[in-house]
Amino acid sequence: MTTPARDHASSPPLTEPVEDYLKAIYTLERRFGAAATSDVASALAVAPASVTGMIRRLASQGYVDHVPYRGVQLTARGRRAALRTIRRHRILESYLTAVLGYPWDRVHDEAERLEHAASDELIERMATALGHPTADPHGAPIPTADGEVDETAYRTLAELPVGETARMLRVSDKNPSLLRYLADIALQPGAEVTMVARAPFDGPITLRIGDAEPVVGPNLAAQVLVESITSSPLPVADAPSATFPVSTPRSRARKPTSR
Amino acid sequence: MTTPARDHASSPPLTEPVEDYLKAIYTLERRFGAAATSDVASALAVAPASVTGMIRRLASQGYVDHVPYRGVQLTARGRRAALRTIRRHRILESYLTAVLGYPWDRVHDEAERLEHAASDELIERMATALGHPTADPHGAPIPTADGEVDETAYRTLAELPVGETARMLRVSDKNPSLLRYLADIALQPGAEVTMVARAPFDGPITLRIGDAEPVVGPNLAAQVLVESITSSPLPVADAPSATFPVSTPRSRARKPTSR
DNA sequence: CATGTAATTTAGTCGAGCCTAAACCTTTGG
DNA sequence: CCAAAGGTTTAGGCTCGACTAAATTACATG
Ligand SMILES: [Mn+2]
Ligand SMILES: [Mn+2]
Ligand SMILES: [Mn+2]
Ligand SMILES: [Mn+2]
Repeated sequence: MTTPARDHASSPPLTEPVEDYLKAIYTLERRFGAAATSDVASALAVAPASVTGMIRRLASQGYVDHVPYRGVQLTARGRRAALRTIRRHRILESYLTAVLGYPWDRVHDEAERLEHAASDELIERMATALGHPTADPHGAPIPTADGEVDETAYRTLAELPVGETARMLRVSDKNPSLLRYLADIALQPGAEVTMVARAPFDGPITLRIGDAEPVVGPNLAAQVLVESITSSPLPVADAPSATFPVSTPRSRARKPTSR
Repeated sequence: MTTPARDHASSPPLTEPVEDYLKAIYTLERRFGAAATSDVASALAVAPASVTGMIRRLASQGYVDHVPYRGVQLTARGRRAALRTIRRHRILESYLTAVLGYPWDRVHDEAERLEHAASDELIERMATALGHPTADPHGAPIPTADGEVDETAYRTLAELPVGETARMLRVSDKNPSLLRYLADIALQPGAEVTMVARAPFDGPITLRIGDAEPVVGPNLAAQVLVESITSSPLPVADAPSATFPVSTPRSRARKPTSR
């Protein structure tokens, strides 16, 4: 009875670097099936050798599984921690934008630091003040307090067939100047965008957004996620958007811990 | 021209421990004329030897002057850094209380962490949203963005003569249960409080606040700062509230760097 | 004025995170 | 099928900020 009931209390609080590593691994694992050392390194702007060192520590504490030379994957415990930080990040971005008038190209850096300092209470107060939003200002889904997230994979604007109209859903929050440009042409989450024309050989893409017809490059279009408006998302059967080790070979095949 | 204009940019950003040390030193220096190693240690809950180590580093970077065995004092540079952190802390406490509904006994811990993570932009947005408050929820004065702060020394409630009425101004933010109790008896900044009776030999003190007549101990009363309402603060000449090395010997004489 | 006590500093250590350089796997292309 | 290339890990080091244990200093007091 005197033994402090440790239950499944998440042990000592995670440090800022640890939380950032777990977030990065989560994202890379989603994209490639497993996170490569060098990808983590460049995501966090540290040397690859530093990543190896941190991975050893994370593995020893049960946050990741590591197969040397083959990458890391989060354990359930690691995924829980990553989603917690991601929730905080996205609630913070939402709050800063909606309540304090931050422009959407400047919230990311702020949230990147605050996510480690804010208490659960603060995050939940902000979420409540906002009416429990489900997406951040860039359209990224906000995990619930108990670790659920919508992981649907959407199409990019670059893939939208000519003549079709879609709803803009999401864009990466990491590139401020891209975000400013998107705001300029009103290509923001919720906006309706029509594919007017696409020049061949990765040429310029003409869109219609409201009354304007901006012309953008294929790089930009490839970074914007959209959802078809003209037809419902998937008329096909129920494709369960294969989650874990099933690496979707998307231009870059990765190694999903084949023992 | 290619040399980055360093101006008086505050060098590399300060770490969280450094900011907390500077704040603690600022407060102790205000009270005793200089900060003693052991006082800093207990304020920050670290070992005295750790403080000596940090002080060496702070001195080498020009944030403090250290006379071995005699304590530290902030340099102008150190004072500026300390007041910046204090401003952030107090703006944060004000915002959390006023906008997010935090109870005043729980804002301190939150601000203690956020103060190191929030950008200047965030702090100024919060300050603007609040209409640039001059005191935090506990009545502590908020330094301006350029480092000005009201350092007036007020009387404690314990010193209020029987029969006099005063305005409650301030109380330490460090003791949550004290704060909860004060809220219970409505003894909060701005409240009018009358000294009804004081039993001899540090006995219980009877107050009147509104219609209630709470009886409190002398310890509590000594922690509450008040300002006379019946007469103006200081009918005497202009006592410039002696600032720097003039240690006000208040029950504990300290050593103000006598070389 | 000697000496005991309390405060402070020094000495030595540690872990977290980072780095560079060198060794080591895996993959791949000739 | 073998060697170069890339990616990864190991080896060795560094700074920051903490600790304990052992000097050292200041001060009070008899
Ligand atoms: Mn972000
Ligand atoms: Mn971060
Ligand atoms: Mn406080
Ligand atoms: Mn702090």
